Amino acid sequence: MSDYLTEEEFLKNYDSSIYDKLSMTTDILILSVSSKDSNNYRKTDKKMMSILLVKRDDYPYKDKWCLPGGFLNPKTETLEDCTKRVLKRETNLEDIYLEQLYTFDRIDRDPRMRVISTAYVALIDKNELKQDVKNASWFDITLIEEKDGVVFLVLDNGTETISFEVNKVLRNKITDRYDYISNKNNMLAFDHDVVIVSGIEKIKEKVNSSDIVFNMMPEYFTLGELQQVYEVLLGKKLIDAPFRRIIASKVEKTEKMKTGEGHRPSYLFKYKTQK
Amino acid sequence: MSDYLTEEEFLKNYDSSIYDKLSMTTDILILSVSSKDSNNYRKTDKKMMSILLVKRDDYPYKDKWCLPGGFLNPKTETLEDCTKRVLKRETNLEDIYLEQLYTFDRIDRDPRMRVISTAYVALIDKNELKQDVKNASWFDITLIEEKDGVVFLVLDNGTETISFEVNKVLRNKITDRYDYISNKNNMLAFDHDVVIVSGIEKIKEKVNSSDIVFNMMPEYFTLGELQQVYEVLLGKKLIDAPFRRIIASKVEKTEKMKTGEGHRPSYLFKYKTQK
DNA sequence: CCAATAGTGTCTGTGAGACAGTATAAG
DNA sequence: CTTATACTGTCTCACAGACACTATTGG
Repeated sequence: MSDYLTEEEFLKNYDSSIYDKLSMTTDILILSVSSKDSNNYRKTDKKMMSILLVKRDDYPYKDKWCLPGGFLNPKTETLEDCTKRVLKRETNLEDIYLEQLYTFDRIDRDPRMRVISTAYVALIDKNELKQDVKNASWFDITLIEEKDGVVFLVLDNGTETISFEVNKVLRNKITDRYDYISNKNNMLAFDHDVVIVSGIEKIKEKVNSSDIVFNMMPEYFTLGELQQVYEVLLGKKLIDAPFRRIIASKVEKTEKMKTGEGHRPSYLFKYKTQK
Repeated sequence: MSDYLTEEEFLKNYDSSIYDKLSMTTDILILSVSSKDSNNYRKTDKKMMSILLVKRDDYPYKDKWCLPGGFLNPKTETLEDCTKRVLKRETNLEDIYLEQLYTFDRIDRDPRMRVISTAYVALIDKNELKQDVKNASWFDITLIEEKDGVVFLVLDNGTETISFEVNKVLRNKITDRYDYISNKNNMLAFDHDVVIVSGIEKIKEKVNSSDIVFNMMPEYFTLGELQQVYEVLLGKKLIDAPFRRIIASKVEKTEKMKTGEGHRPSYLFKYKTQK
């Protein structure tokens, strides 16, 4: 039948209602690095990875914490437009590092109806955030990967502690990607436990092969601070000399110094944009 | 208002029609390695990466080539279910390597209506495919990345040649991910030019850090054949000795030999599953 | 002076890159 | 015997890992 139509005619007569439809949302992992005050005036602050969560004020999952997110307007928005809109609403930030993480589509992930959600990761320097967002809070992340494929995660915002477990199962005989499956979680809304774990793992994977770390740094930083952020993301201690050799090509020394720390002052560096 | 409802009551009364909805599809990059006959009886066949495309038999983009794909049934399917259904329909294959690539969501990517598509990559050993699929054809891939961020791609199935250009633009000051933007393409349907380029680049990135290559190998293979597949995917010649040292831990020598090639026969190897 | 971090010099071991050399089949 | 690939031995060089040593501040 359509053989006798031109493409223009076909589109004019097309009835888009013949296919079942669904709603989409985006969820954002807004990640940053926080500093935990040391009591000793000499010692540097302990750094941790942290994530911004909001408390749901309506059903479903009323009063549970969840990732910032929102419904896509299919008529006007791309998923990234939607993500930026949410990000602006929650943090008032624009022009920041944003990367599509994964599209989560478990059939029963939203009890209201079928909703598929594309998750994005945003990396920010938390200190640029002046504004305090109501119903939102930064949680420090402690991630413990156990041997038998269980990831145990603890989120702490100072007054509340959220903990949950996610199973990592190989999706293929030929070792590569994992599926993340919710194990124990009654503190986070939706499937956001799984979203958070896979997002954190993805960022960790990319630390060594890219410069994404600098998205979480202020304009000027000491190499010690930079090393600490790498250490937090990689989850291990680095040795000074080789670390400095490796990042030497990525940073630019300035004349500025950081003083008043109870020990030898250090030079401030900038990220070197050019390759 | 909802403060006075329980979660159960809330869900019962929930009207899902208040949000605008849309359709989703999945598209699959089915990638494999093909052999080009050498005329010399001694020489080994030249290997190339190849991709399975189907010819559209209806509007829009009637008679253009495109990736195999289909509409998601939101009531019953996950995106991966949908992908497997299409894969089974096109190739009759099950239980193969499948990885979610990216969700493509340009507003005008489908002229009929708003459709968001999640692309998957499937890696297969083409020789396991007995069945010839009507309207489908394998295209050998030639990818030329030019310096100024333009990727030029040529697909050839022996009788037809498809070529197009895609621009790669940095999405961030801090060098990391790229956005792929269609440049010159009037031979492929939808935004599948961009989907193909980003899929191929993703697979190339993973060659060195994972074992995905073995998904494209038969059960028994020579190290020469394996090396050729690595060379094709990486786009460069590898030196024998170090290559063999590196993959030694991933393969298992068998007693079988491959003979009749006009030169010294070689041992056949298997993928070693255990870590 | 002490404690803590800043920053540098250098040794060592690993492993990729390079290349040469030997082995062995078909024609 | 020739040709082309199979397979191994070994040298080199770059570089991460490790550690020691010096520098410099606030208290």
